[in-house]
Amino acid sequence: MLRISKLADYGTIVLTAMAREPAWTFSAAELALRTGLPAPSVSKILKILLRQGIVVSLRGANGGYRLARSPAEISTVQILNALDGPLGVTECSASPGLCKREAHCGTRAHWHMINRVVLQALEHITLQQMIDPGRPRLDVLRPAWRAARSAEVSP
Amino acid sequence: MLRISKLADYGTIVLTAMAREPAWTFSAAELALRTGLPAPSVSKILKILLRQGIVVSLRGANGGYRLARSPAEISTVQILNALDGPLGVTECSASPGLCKREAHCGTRAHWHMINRVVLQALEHITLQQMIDPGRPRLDVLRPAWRAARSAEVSP
DNA sequence: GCCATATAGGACCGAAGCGGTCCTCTTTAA
DNA sequence: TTAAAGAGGACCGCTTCGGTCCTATATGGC
Ligand code: FES
Ligand code: FES
Repeated sequence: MLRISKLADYGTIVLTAMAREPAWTFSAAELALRTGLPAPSVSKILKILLRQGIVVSLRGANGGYRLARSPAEISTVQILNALDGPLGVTECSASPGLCKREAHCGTRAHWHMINRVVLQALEHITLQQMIDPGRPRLDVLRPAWRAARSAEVSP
Repeated sequence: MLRISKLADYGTIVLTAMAREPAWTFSAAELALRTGLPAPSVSKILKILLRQGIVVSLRGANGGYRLARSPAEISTVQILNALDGPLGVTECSASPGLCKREAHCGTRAHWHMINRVVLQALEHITLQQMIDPGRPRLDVLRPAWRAARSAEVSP
């Protein structure tokens, strides 16, 4: 229903917790404690994020996980892509070329436009903004809006 | 994965077909033919849309379905709400008050902001725009952007 | 060298959601 | 009276997803 998965939701919670101390190495158990999320799920999430290059790991005793980049360089779209797979508002916009109705389908172009707006918005919301104290302001999406517009004219 | 359901996708296709001749009464079978969608699914979709007041029906022979309002007064958010239930990017934004982490959850406010942008965008894309010939322009979302901004300052 | 700790990877299962089909009842025009 | 068409819901098979657990591997501390 136009909703992200629970895993992705949990993922952002875990990552924001890590982003508050980017230099620190957290064990999966400690992150589960801090976030209040079930430990097995946190562990599973971290393993996925590791394979996607969003966190790095240190194995063995005193090991754990650390952000692979600075919080300003990790956007929500990266997190969602990692945990939910490639995202698209419609099936047709996620996997273009598969649908045989594409040629004479009037809705496709519009869904694609909506999809672009959503993607740009998610692209411009970073972990840094997530941990920013104070109420979130819509103005952070202004660059996203401009990016979506400029992406429209070129192709 | 931040995707609408197949039913909702089909629904917009059926409704755009109807929107091209708003005064006409289509039988479910004819709409299935025109759209190339499986007839039972089209029938199911129309029944749901009927209960949600998006289409009206005429029973009996020569009966069928008609749009309940003009295409300009039917937005995609209404269609998605009808076919996919109440929509929210995250579970917490769809059903506020259920999550016990709300008080100290830094991500909630940001998801809610993203959710508002998406909702406003869907609110301003109507069936009229869907059937508009020519490439869709992002400018139709400009009122949506303004609406999202003004909704931000008031509460 | 041994052990405790912690990640790596994947197998596994139960629940829920969803897409799709079909059946029966009611209504209405011809 | 009959055929056409919607109304409503039951039903089922498939997929997906959330969640748990097990084994193997690596590493720091003793
Ligand atoms: S249904 Fe596939 S492109 Fe429109
Ligand atoms: S997890 Fe429910 S409000 Fe953040």
